[in-house]
Amino acid sequence: MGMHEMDARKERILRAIIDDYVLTAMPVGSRTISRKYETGLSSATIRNEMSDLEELGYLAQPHVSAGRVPSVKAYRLYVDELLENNDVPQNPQAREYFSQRVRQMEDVIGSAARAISEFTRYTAVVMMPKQLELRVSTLQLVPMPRGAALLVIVTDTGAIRDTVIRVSENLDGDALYAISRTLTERLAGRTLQEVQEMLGAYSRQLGGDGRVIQGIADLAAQMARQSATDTVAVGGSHNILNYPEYSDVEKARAFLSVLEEKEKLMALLSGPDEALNVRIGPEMGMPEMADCSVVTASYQVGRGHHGFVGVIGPTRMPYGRVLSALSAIGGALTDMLGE
Amino acid sequence: MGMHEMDARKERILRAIIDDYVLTAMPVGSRTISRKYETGLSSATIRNEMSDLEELGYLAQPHVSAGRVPSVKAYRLYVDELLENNDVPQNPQAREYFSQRVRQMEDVIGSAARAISEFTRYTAVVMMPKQLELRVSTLQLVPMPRGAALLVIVTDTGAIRDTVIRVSENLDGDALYAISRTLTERLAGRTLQEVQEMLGAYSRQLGGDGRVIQGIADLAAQMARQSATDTVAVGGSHNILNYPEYSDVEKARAFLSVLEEKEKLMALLSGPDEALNVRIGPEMGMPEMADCSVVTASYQVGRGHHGFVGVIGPTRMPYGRVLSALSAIGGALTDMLGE
DNA sequence: GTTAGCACTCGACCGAGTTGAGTGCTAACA
DNA sequence: TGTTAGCACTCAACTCGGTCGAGTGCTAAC
Repeated sequence: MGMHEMDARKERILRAIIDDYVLTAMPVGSRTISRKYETGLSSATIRNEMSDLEELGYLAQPHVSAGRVPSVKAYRLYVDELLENNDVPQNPQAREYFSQRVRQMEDVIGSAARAISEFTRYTAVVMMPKQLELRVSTLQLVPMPRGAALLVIVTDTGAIRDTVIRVSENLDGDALYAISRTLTERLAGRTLQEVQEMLGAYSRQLGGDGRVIQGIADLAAQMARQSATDTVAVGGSHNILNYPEYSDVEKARAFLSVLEEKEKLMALLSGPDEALNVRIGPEMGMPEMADCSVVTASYQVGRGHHGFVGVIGPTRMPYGRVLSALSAIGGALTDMLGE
Repeated sequence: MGMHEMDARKERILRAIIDDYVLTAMPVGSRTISRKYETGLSSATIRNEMSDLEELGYLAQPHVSAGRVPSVKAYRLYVDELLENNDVPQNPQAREYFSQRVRQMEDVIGSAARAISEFTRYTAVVMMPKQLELRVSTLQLVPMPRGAALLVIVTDTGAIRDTVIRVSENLDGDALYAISRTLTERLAGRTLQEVQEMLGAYSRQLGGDGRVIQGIADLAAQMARQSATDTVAVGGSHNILNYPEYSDVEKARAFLSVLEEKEKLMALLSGPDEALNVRIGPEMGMPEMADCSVVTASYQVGRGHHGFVGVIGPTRMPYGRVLSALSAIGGALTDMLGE
C-alpha cells in the first residue's frame, strides 16, 4: 500500500497513539500499541506504520530512541473528524451541573467559569461581548436597615447591578418606592451614558438627597464602563497543576500570568463565530501557550452578539469530552442570555 | 557576657538574619551579615554569636556547612515584639484599596479575599461566622424584561441575596411592589426558617402564581443554609507559586488542596478573638502546613460575633507589613459589618 | 505484507571527583 | 575579656564517565 497517504489502519494506529498519549503524557512506543490496543499486529509492523506516520507529519519523536508523540497535525485531524461527523456527544450532565450554578448576566460569566472548570477539571475562560447602548429598564431602591438602601439597576438585556447606598433614615419603603418609580419613569429606555448625563438635572428636583443621585451615577458609570468593554472571567486556573506537562513551576507560572492579561485572554478566545472551535498549540501564535490547546464554544447573547466560553489545557486533552461539555454549556448560555 | 541569654547585640543580629532570610529565602551566612548589615563586626564574631543563637534555639542549620535559618522560636520572638510594642504601623493604603473593592455581606468575604490577596500578594482567606436566626427585613420584587423579576431578600443584618424568577407577564412594577409590600409586611421580622415554613400558607392566598412563592422559599432556604454554617472564601491561592519554597510542584499542590478543604481552612483561621494573631508553621499542628504561617485579624459582625480575615504564606514572611495590612482591613470590615 | 532479530541511539540513572560556601576552633591581638 | 585572623573541615551542588534499558531502523526470513 501507498506509504504517502493515510489508510484506515494508519488512522487506527494514530488514534491509538493519541489516546494513549492523552492518558499517560509519555511518548508512545510501538510495543505499547501492539500490546495494549488489540491491533493484531506486531510491534515491528506498528513501527513501520509509525515511521510512515512520522514522515506524513502526524507524529514526532522527542529524540531518536524515545517513543512517538502526536503532532499538532495529528490532533487537528482527530478534532476535525470529531467536529465533521458531529461526533460530539450530547452532555446533559454538563448542562445540568452548569444550570444549577449560574445566575444572571455579568455574574454569569464568573460562575460559568467556575462551574466549567470544576466540571472539566481544566482551566475555563468565559467571555462576555461588549454591549454598547445598554438601556435602563428598571431602577429600584430596596430598603435596608439603618439608613441604607440597595440600589438595583436592571437593563433591557437583563443585566443586573446593585450597590448599597446611604439614604435618610426617615425614608421608608413606600417613600423609596415612590422615588424608584419616578426614577424609572424618567430614566427607563435611556442608555447608561444618557443616565449619567441627566443626573445633574435631577439632583436639583429631588432636593438635598444627593447621595442617591450620586449612587446611581456611580453605578451607571460602572455598568457602562463594564458593558462597553469585553469582559472575561477565568475559573480553575490552578487546575493546570494537575497535568505533568506543567510540573515545571516556571511553565506553570508563565501560563498563569497569561491568564491575568485580559487582552491575551481575549485573543485566545475570540475567533470566528463557529459553534465549536479548537485551536491547538502553535495555531494560536502565542509562544507561552505553545503546548496548550484552547477549545471554545460560542453562545448567543441578544441581537446577534456572541460570546465565547472555553477551556484551556495541555494539547494532550480528551477533545471529545471537552467538546461535548462546552457544547452543552454554550447551549445553556444561549438559552439564558439570548433574546 | 553570658552566652545563655539574649543581649541587645544578639537581638540585632537575629533581626538582621530574619530580614535577610525573608528577602532571599536562602540560608544566611556570617559573612553576609557582617557585610550587608552595618554591624561593625567581623564575620568571625558574628559566627560566635550565631553559634550562641543556635544553642538558644533561635537559629537552625539545614546542614553543617550551610548558613543559618531562623527557627519558629525566632519568628515568634520577632512577631511578639511587633505585637507587644504596638509596632504594627497604620496602613491607610490597604484600607483604601480594600474599601473600593468590597460590597455587602456574603459577597464581601469573596471580594475581601480577592482584594487582600491582590494587595499583599499572598493567599488570603476570609471567614464569615455563622449567624443563626437571621431575620428578614425586606423582601422585594424588581421588574425585569420578558416576564422575569429579580427577587431580593434583605436581612436585618444587611445580608443581601437575590435571584431571578419567572412571573406572569402581566404583572407590572406597581403590581410587583404591591406583592412585595404584602410579603414584607407578613414576613419581616421572621427568621429565614420561619419564612420557609410559612410559605405553604401564602401559596394559596396569592393565587396561582406559585413560582414567586417557590422562588422565595428556595432563596430563603439557600440563605438559611449558607448563613447557618461558617463560610470561608479564598483569594489569590496561586500567589503561593511566587515563593521559592513552593517551587516543588508537589508541595504547591498539597498547599492548594488544603485550601479546598473548608474544614481545615476554618481550623487555620479560627482561634482566640484577638485583634491580631500569628501562627507559625508547626504551631498550627497541621503537617501539610508545617512551613507556612498564618496571620489573622478578627473583625466584629453585630452582636459580638466575630469573623477572621487572614493571609497564608511561607513562614518567611514580612510580618510587619502583613500585620499592618490585615489590621487595616479588619477595621474596615468591622466598620462595614458591625452593628 | 508481516514478523523476528539485531545493531544502534540516547535519555535516565548512578557513583566518583571537584568546587565553594560556610562553619568551628585555636591562637594572637587590643 | 572580647574581637579577629587563619586554617582545617564538612557537605550540597555540580560535573563527568559509565551502565542500563526503552525504543528505533534495517534486514532477512516467512
